[in-house]
Amino acid sequence: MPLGSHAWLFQPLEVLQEGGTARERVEERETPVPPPSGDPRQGLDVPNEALYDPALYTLMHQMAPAASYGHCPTLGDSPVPSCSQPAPVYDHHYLDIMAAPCSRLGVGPVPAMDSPYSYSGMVISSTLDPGPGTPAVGQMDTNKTASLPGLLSQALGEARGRAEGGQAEGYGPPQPCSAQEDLESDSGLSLNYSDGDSMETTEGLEPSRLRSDYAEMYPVGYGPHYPLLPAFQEASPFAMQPPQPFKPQLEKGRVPPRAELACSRDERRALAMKIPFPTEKIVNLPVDDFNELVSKYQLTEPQLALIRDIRRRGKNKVAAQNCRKRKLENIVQLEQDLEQLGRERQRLLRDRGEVDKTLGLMKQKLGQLYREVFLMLRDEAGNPYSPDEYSLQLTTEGGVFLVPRSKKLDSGD
DNA sequence: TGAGAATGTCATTTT
DNA sequence: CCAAAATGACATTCT
Repeated sequence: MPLGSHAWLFQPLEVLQEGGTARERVEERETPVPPPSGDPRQGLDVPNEALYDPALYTLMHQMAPAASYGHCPTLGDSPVPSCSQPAPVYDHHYLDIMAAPCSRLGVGPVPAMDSPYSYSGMVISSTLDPGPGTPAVGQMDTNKTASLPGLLSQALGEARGRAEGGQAEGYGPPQPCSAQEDLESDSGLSLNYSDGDSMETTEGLEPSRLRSDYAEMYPVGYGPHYPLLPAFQEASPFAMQPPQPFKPQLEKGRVPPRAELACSRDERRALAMKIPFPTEKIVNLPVDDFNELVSKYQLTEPQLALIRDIRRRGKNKVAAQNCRKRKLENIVQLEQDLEQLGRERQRLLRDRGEVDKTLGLMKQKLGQLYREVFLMLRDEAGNPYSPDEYSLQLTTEGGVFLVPRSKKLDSGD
């Protein structure tokens, strides 16, 4: 991508000079310095991605079996490990759930997608984002409208706790910066949240294509992390499918990368934007099916933009993977070709040596014959010809002529 | 902690 | 000419 497509690259030169490494530049980017350039992608990120809840995704995938393409550990080609539901369950529940508000969408924009039919009936809003003093799990247990940020952050906290060796005990009001770090350290495997399009806050939002639209959808501040709450299961319409705790299968002694604990950024974006179908479908459906699916719902322009971007990124992600695979295969093939050509070269060098050797012998014989023939020639007086004055030359027809040194036979004769 | 690998993403080119 | 795929380049994260 061209330099400058990421807003932070336009920051003052001294900043870039000070921040020599990419990581340092990232830190610089997190400074309040507003990006002076417009990067539409920056609007794509969900500011409350920190609230992503692996458990929620596990649940969703139980209801939404993925097709062949899976870029997420929970979205494999085979049935999700924790999936206890047959495929139809998804379409039945999920689509029914999500289709219901669509009939109401004509009334107004996005809000129609909201509770009670939207994801978990939860509200993505900073206004509902429980602050540090917000009732904890047990209290939220009775609150059927627990906020998504809170719920997501709770499970995220648990997932992180698992990732860090079960240190998630003793949940306290999380440090804001730690939440941020959590975001920023997300894996590049779709968890990557710290690239140039991060938008932790609504500040610095770009006016271009989608950014402002997305920003409208995310007036969210990061809420604290909460312990995984049982209340989530009750508060969620998905509670009919008790979510299996997200337990990625890991090798012994291996610290799981966060990429294996969660799903892609686009999935979180879709979740936050209340996209009524899974990203897996957005990406993998054929064009016609995709258009049909999209046309079934009355989606807002920001939602459509996000869906298009998710599809484009998903397609490109697969394309990049295939491209790299092909590149590696080409490299292997070229290395094999190189070895083969090397062997061929050695063989040709040996052949050439033999040919040169044979040629030398033939030249020796020819010279010997030349001398023998020349010495046998006599002029009219019976005297031998002087080699300094005459030479033998061959015609293309095979004839042999004695030619004075001062002359030469025409090549054609 | 730094280097290199792996991966995601965007812009651009190719098909 | 348009859409999709392929690819180069860059940023970030992981090992």
